Amino acid sequence: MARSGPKLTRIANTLGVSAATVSNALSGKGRVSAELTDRIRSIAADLGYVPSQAGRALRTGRSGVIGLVLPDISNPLFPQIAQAIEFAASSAGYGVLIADSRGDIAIQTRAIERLIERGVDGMVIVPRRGTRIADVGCPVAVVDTPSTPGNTVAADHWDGGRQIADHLVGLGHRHLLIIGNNPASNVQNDRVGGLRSALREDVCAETLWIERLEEVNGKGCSLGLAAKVAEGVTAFAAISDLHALRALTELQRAGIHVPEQASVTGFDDLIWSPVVTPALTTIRMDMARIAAIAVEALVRAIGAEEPEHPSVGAPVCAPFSKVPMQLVVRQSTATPPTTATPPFVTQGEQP
Amino acid sequence: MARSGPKLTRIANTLGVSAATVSNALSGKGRVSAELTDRIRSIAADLGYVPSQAGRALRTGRSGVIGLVLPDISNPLFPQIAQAIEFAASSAGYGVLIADSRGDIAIQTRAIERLIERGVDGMVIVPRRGTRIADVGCPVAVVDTPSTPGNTVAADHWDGGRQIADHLVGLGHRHLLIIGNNPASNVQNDRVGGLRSALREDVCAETLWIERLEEVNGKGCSLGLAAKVAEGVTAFAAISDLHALRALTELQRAGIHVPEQASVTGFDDLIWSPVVTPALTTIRMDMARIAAIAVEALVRAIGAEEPEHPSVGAPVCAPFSKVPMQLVVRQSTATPPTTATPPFVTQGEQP
DNA sequence: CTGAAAGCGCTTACAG
DNA sequence: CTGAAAGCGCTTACAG
Repeated sequence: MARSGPKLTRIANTLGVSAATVSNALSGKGRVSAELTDRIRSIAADLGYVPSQAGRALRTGRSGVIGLVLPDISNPLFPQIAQAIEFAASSAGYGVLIADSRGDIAIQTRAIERLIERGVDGMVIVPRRGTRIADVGCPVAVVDTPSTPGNTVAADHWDGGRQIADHLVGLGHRHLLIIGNNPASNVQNDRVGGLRSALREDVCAETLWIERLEEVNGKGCSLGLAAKVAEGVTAFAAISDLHALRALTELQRAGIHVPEQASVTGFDDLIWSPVVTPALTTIRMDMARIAAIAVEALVRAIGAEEPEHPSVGAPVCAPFSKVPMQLVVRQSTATPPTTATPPFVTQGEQP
Repeated sequence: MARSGPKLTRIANTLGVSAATVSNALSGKGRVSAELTDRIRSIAADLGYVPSQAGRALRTGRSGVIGLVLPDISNPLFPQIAQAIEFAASSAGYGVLIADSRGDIAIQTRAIERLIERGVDGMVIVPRRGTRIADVGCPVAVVDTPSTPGNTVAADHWDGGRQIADHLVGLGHRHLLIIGNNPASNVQNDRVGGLRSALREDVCAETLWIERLEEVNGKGCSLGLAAKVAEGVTAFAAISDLHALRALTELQRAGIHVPEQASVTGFDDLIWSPVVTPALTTIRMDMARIAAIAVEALVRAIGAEEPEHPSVGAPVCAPFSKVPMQLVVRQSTATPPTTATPPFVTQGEQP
């Protein structure tokens, strides 16, 4: 609880006015004379008055807090999301309570319950792969893919894939390897779909799903990328910067020069992308805008609700919307080598 | 606000008992007969009763929420910290409200104020470099370095540095380059200090501070690591996995084999460390333990407080404590090359 | 323009 | 063991 500083009543007594007047003056509803409003405000400031959220919440039925439910806080994209949501929410006067699903669907459900118990006015949910968010009992905005129906705000992952494909094909690449992790993810599927959709007839593209490969060869296994280069692949389009990084280092370790012998692209512009050598060409989502849309929709839905008669069963909130993605070209992509079979050297296997 | 579900009174009426009895039964303070307690609990469960935090908070003066103030949510270490604090807090029955300082000290102050306004019972602060947390007005636990005085819980960064040094020297390295970012950071200084302290007389170690170099050569400039290898450096000890990654890729790009020609180590075991090739040898903090200690101290301090007479000016809370770090040996470190000047090839500059 | 009153949902002494 | 009462700090109709 905020330290019991001065209460509203204390200000009222100090000035010899009523609590109602102080409340009205402070909230600026305009039913108090300008002069008195000024005096009340200045006294409140002097006294360091901080209104009690508990009192206000109990009275208004609004906590001023929204929940943020994430599939897995340890996801490298989480910082961007959390920062953007926190900024959007606090700009709108809301606090943000976090909840971690730890990748587990039962925990996700429990996390949502806990948030409800804490009295959130609404929540932003980034659902775990394959989860459909059922009726939660408060307004909900989902951040996922545009292909997920309902209340969803999302980056246009499909178009991001298209942009990557255009960039690579434009540079002259005709043989790509698309690297994904898990085809059960809507986001990944959209990215891959967009990529493939933009490929011309004369472009050959295979898709490698890392989790499938790891099921066979064990976690952290080689992706066999050097062999792909030998087969003629000149560009590796990863569905996330994490996999792009894995590809880049595996290629470098095998003595293949990026981008001279093979180009590498990622997704999301994660923190290390500008830092590695060569820096990664990638696609950036406009998280600030996604967060702004999600929070705005939430705030509107909260405002529209009758606190006394909540619209149970109608948690619909955010309008369906797609936010464009932006290509960031860095050093990891270049024109493909001119020789069909470049004379690269494959150096010793990893110890 | 949680959807206006059934209130306490509703349960009381349903059973024809008083609200006080329901409250006592539910809170298990034991002043109600076992049989009645059972009946009350089962009705509450049937009705889906969720106690109102607002009502409870107003009455008890406790919100059941703690704040988490971070220097910069986009820091790659943030996910680990946030996840650990969230877990520790929710295990203790607390919610976690996040606040982002965005690296700015004024915003940090404002973020703390907002948390107070939201009525947090206490907060965990990971301070911005060089910040001393003044009297906040509620119990505070600081997560920083043991070398920071007051309320601090921290990993033993110094000892982590020592472990890295021991590992590298044990492998036979005698010429190291320590890579830090900013010497104004307590954490970084401790890590570097620990590293140096464990070096034997016959080991030569220079320290490179990236921010200083970038002030001269521009952000994202080369670290000149290939030249260092030519000078005889056989191991690069970075103060964070982010810098280790930068070093690794710069070396690879220059055609230097890691770990055959040069070893690379990091700190923090960030998400990509096991994923890159070669996987990074690093040091892992026990964030779960740090979070548990911080939250436990906070909860104790909150409990010890008289809500009516808060101990203004005495936010002291967490006991000074150091949590050990753990060395994770992976493929990026090996014995140094036997030839004094290895015959490596420096390949073309970055485009 | 200002104030008196009621009440949000809970918990905690205090009686019985 | 159980209940009646008061009150946490605020805001919102409603009077004046």
